[in-house]
Amino acid sequence: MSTLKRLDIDHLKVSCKQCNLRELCFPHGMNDEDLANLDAVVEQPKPLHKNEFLYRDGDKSRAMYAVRSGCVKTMTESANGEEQIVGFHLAGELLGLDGFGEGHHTCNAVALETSSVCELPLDDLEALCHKVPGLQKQMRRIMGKEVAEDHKMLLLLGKMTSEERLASFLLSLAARMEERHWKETEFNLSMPRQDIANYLGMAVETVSRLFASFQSEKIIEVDRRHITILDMNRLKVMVGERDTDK
Amino acid sequence: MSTLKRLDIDHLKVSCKQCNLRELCFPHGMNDEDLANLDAVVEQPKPLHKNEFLYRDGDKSRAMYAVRSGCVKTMTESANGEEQIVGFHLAGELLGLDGFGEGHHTCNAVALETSSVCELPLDDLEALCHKVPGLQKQMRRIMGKEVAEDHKMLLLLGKMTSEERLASFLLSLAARMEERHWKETEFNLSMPRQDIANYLGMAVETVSRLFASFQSEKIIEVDRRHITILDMNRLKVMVGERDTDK
DNA sequence: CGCCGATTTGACTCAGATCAAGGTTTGTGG
DNA sequence: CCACAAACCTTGATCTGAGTCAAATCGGCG
Repeated sequence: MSTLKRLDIDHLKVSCKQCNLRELCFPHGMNDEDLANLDAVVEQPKPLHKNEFLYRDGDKSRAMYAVRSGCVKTMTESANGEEQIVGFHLAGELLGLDGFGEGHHTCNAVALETSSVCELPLDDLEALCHKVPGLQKQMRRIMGKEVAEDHKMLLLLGKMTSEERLASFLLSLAARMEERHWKETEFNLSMPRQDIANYLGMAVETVSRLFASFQSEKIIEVDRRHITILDMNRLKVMVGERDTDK
Repeated sequence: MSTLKRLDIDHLKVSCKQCNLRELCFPHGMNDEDLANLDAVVEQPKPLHKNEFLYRDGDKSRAMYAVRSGCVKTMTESANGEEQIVGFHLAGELLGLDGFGEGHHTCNAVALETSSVCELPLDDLEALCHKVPGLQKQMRRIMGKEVAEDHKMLLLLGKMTSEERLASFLLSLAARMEERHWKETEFNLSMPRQDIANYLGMAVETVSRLFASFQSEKIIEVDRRHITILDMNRLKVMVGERDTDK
């Protein structure tokens, strides 16, 4: 492989400035100058294949990551070997914040399908925080959002019935599709039923039965991993976001 | 009230430098100069009475808080009015990070008993981050720790049995007592059974029955809110931190 | 003392787990 | 292109941990 060829490959890097996930992702609200600074430190490792690890529990925490395409799940492992999925990260979403505490990751990150990520090395990020005013605030914003989301999940696992949990999951996906300007009522699940069940703290069979039940109630249409939401309002009623009438 | 008198009251403020929670709390690892800088921005509002709110869901997020004495619980509220306690914060522990995301708090913080807190206004904190190198990293460390802890709670709520949850709760308290150089095997619970149950995602009756069962198994001794751990090892076995033998 | 909220205890019930079996889709190698 | 295996998903039957309901007891406190 010639030097020239390699340079070409390097230049395949997509800059944040051009990225259409820009406003959803880390660069949210940055001006052109800040973006240029950010672009200088963002690395783009080669894509992850399905089931490949981005990082493992215990690995030194070297960077924060943004999903560019695909979907990555993060999961913690208990002392007795059980796993709990703590998040599904879609394009434009960040992960790796868990490692900021002790300097090493406290969960595993695995690609659910072929996925590409951007990498923001922590050292560069810190230097950048000194250079770009407001970036520090951005970091706080991002982590605060993560904390607030985790609290929502605690509520889901602690207080909701299985039906409410699945409705809540579908609504969350729909909202995220919407953010990405994709159809909010029609999308594909990147994860198997088993992972949905694990994430929501229930058995696979329960997920399967609930999908069947939602379908027979004409709330959604399910075809393997393809979901069509027919009655968003009913889902919202289930989680208490709407009164029972209209 | 004379000016002199007021000055005296102002001077009742405990400086971080002198605080015996220093190493557990926000100032962990700071040198004297940094501590002086920190002391200049820390405010100490008057103590909270039992059941008084430190902040409410929706309040503008003005500060981060550290518990100086007592115990503060934080809880999220669901759309249909159910509450989930997401944390109990002991002396030296921080709260309020949830508000960093959207600029307003996403949960309620309520004192479980008469408690005093230190307040670190966000604006001052941000300014300080520019002045004190390393403080920024400290912020990241703190938030990362919070994220990692929340993930542990997701695992607890998603995968553990009631018995494992309660054992895990007791071990967490014991470890935190130890950190504070208090007896790790003997302590008072600052929260009623109802709050323990809510936090652990179970019914009060189940908490009560498990305490009774742990007691009859000679694992702990319970007298109202006073807990004595008799067999730490058995608790660790329950959560998988030890093999069943010794 | 008598009331009130917190806690405990017992009896019963049920949401959802587990067990079991069969169906469908995807990937692989020949 | 087909055969076969391995995942993945669904459905039915049964079981059970923990919730719910009801009632008694305890502890503080005015």
